[in-house]
Amino acid sequence: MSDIPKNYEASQVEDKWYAYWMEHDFFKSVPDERTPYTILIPPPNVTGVLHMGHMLNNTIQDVLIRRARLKGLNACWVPGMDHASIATEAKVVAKLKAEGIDKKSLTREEFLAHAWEWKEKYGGIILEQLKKLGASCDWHRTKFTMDPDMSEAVIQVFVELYKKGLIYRGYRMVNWDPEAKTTLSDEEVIYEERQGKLYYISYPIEGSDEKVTIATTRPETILGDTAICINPNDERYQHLKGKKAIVPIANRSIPIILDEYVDVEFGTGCLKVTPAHDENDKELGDKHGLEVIDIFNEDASLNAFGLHYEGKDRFVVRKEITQELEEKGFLVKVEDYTNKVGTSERTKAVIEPRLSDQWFLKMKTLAQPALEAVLDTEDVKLFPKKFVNTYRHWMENVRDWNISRQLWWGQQIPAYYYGQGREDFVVANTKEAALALAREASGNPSLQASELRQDEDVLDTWFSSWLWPMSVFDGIRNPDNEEVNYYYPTNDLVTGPDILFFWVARMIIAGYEFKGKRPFENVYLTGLVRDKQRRKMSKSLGNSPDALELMGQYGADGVRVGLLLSSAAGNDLLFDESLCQQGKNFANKIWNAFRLIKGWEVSDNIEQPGHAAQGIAWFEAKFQATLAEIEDHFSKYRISDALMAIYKLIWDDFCSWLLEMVKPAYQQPIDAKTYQQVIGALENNLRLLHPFMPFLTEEVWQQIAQRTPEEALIVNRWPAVETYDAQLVADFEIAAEVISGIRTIRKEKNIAFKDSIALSVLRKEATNDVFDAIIEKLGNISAITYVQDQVEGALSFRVKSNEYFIPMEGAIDIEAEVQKIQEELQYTEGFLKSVQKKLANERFVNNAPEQVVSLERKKESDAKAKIETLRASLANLQ
RNA sequence: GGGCGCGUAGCUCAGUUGGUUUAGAGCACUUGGUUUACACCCAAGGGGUCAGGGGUUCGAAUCCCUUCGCGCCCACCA
Repeated sequence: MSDIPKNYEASQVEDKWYAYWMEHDFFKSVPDERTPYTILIPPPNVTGVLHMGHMLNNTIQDVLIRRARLKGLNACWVPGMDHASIATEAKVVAKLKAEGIDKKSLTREEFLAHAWEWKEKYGGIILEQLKKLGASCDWHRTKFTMDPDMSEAVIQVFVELYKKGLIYRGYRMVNWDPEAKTTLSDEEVIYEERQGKLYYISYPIEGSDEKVTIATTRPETILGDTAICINPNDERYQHLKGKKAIVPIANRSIPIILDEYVDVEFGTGCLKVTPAHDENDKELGDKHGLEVIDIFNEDASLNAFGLHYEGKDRFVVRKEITQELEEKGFLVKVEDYTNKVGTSERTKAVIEPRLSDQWFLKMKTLAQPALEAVLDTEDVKLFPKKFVNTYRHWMENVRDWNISRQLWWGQQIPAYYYGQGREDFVVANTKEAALALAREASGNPSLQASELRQDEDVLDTWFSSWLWPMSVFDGIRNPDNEEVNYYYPTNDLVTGPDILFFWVARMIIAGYEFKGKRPFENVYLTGLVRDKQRRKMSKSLGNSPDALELMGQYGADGVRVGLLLSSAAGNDLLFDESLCQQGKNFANKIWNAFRLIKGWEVSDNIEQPGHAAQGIAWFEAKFQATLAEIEDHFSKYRISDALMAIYKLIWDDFCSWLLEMVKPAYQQPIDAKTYQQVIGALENNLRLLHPFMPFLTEEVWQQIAQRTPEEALIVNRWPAVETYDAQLVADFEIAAEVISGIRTIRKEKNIAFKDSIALSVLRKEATNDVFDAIIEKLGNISAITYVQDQVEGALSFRVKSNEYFIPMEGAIDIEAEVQKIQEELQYTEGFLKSVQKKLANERFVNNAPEQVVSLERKKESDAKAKIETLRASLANLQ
């Protein structure tokens, strides 16, 4: 035993086994005659580094994929990365800036060259980190959403949808991120409650001394005002009909229009209308034919319409213009006001509504099959179910998707302009095809390729990742290939609820649209990882532990266990390092169990003792009972419950009970049969635990015996479900209670374990005595005697209606014994009373199912028997 | 403003269509332990009027109503 270290050192074995698995290509999958089991990784951003959310996510995926592999399925986990246009472009721009290079000074090609260079150098760190975690992805299949074939698929899909009339170009009010200088989809805007001000500003009425006061949260936009709007039913302002107002500072004359849109109750009941900078104002403007004055540059500084504020940032102008308005007597008052401000999901910048030409995808009809798949047919199932409602709400109210972004990093929109008109463009996969179309469309057969200008914008990143389940198998460009036919639809998707709309819903849409089939069957939505104060873990808060350090400290296995233990599906996970400690302790526990077994001297000359045979028989039954439970948990994606079941099986049943049962006396050998059976039991435990703690289990597995690569645990077999003796499991529970009773008395009376004691049993219930030898061993009982009467001068305890006596030398504290029994009696009588109350109720007896009634009767007779036992004991003592 | 969900031991959570002892688990806690696998351990133990109130039922943590507290999603009120 001395050659096996006392403590398990994860850091010394984890890299070794990962390398071994890689070396033997155990993660690799190619289509064959087996049933496939496929998971696609939610591709992390190429800029990303491993954080707790990824760890949780990928641990779950690895558990599922390793279990599938053990079950003999052709397990395929496809890894990859997302090009993340906004985030990556921001990183590259920042890096260039630090080097003194301004993006504006570069051509598109030059910038992209820098971006690719950056990607090759820094991208994909996260995939290396996932290997540390033990992720058994098929790395041969690693995909990047901007790989040439992936981009080609995206362009093909764009062209197809355009041809179907589902993609259109429109001049719309969109969400503008002045930081990234691009538009965002509605989903990328996060509304935050902010403490702001409501400014009351008076506008002179043209040709009079009168004034009209409006309320606004954005005084800087008055320079873009093109009307004042009042409700036609508002009696206060009837006299203003048809008049004009003067915009302060700008001194422009604007009409006063009437529209019922205006809420009479809010503010002053007068609304300033700025069609260029507010969605509703835009609608009002369209309706009333108002002028549109855009006062901002693309970085949200003011342009020439901003007059003397030109070049200044919108928030600076807000302060300065307020002051100017006050000085000039236009500012009536300022109130505190909280409102929701849209911010960019990516850059956190405050969103500016902005009018511009953008590309949109019509969603309504596309969404229909995806809605039905989740709601009606359950072709796609969400776990936990509560997200179905959220999904439905979004899908039923889905709006057209703004798919263009004013960036360079991404798939460039395949629209080619041949003229100056807004509609002078064609859409095609290649420039050559576009040229042919353009010649036709323009009626100019001599149009040259050099005269075509491709749209400057790229597509939203999600417009490529929504194809992920198909494009990783080349299922868009080559829809009938062997790979996609074999692996698609995939099985499980594991991701966070925060991208349910961004990604999950859109993948389902794409699956039905382009493949006519669901992309995956089950969606497991994990919770968000939060810290102990329930704050979301984030880089900016600095409350996220370093993933690699954590694994260094507790081992990847320890961290995996720590994350899984408290993460019910869809519930946020309150991350606590002590859970990783628990995982590490568990690894050490198993390690030491192995150490114990390995240390035994095995003898072929000893018969298997009865208690060992009985212990093994019990454990085999218990193992099967637990296995059934685990299968049930997995079928419901209750991963943490499955792990807990294994945890208890190994720690309590295997270590605390079985090993103690079969353990030979000090320096005595163990019989060969028991040894083999215990090894067999340990191996079964390792098979169950492997998906959760792959490194530790492989290490122990390989130390148990010399194994060929084919015999490695990772490619071994998950234990088969078999029928088992449930009665044996139940009988042992009683025996365990007896042992516990003995230990309690030992503790109360300070009887050391090494001093053996006698046990007498007054049996009223026909309990099984097959565990008597085990009771003797674990209780250090010299002999069990069955008696007919109460034993004098002994301490007692009861299990069911049987009474157990431990004779004591010297005086027994009668009073304490009496009190103990009286407490038990009181409880049991109370219990009996509640049962009898039920049984006395005719309606219960008549209405409740037979099973329930007979159970109650059983409870009644058990309680009565126990009360009898307790009364007899009392009588005997007094 | 609309929708969804949740409040069960100190903490994190189970409790499946109402009936399996007068509610369970893990951790934490208390007490005892130099039993040679493990103190990263062993054993024993304490702890909850299932958020409050009302109702349905033979029976409610579980179903309905209501109050309070919390979370999430959606929505353009300046």
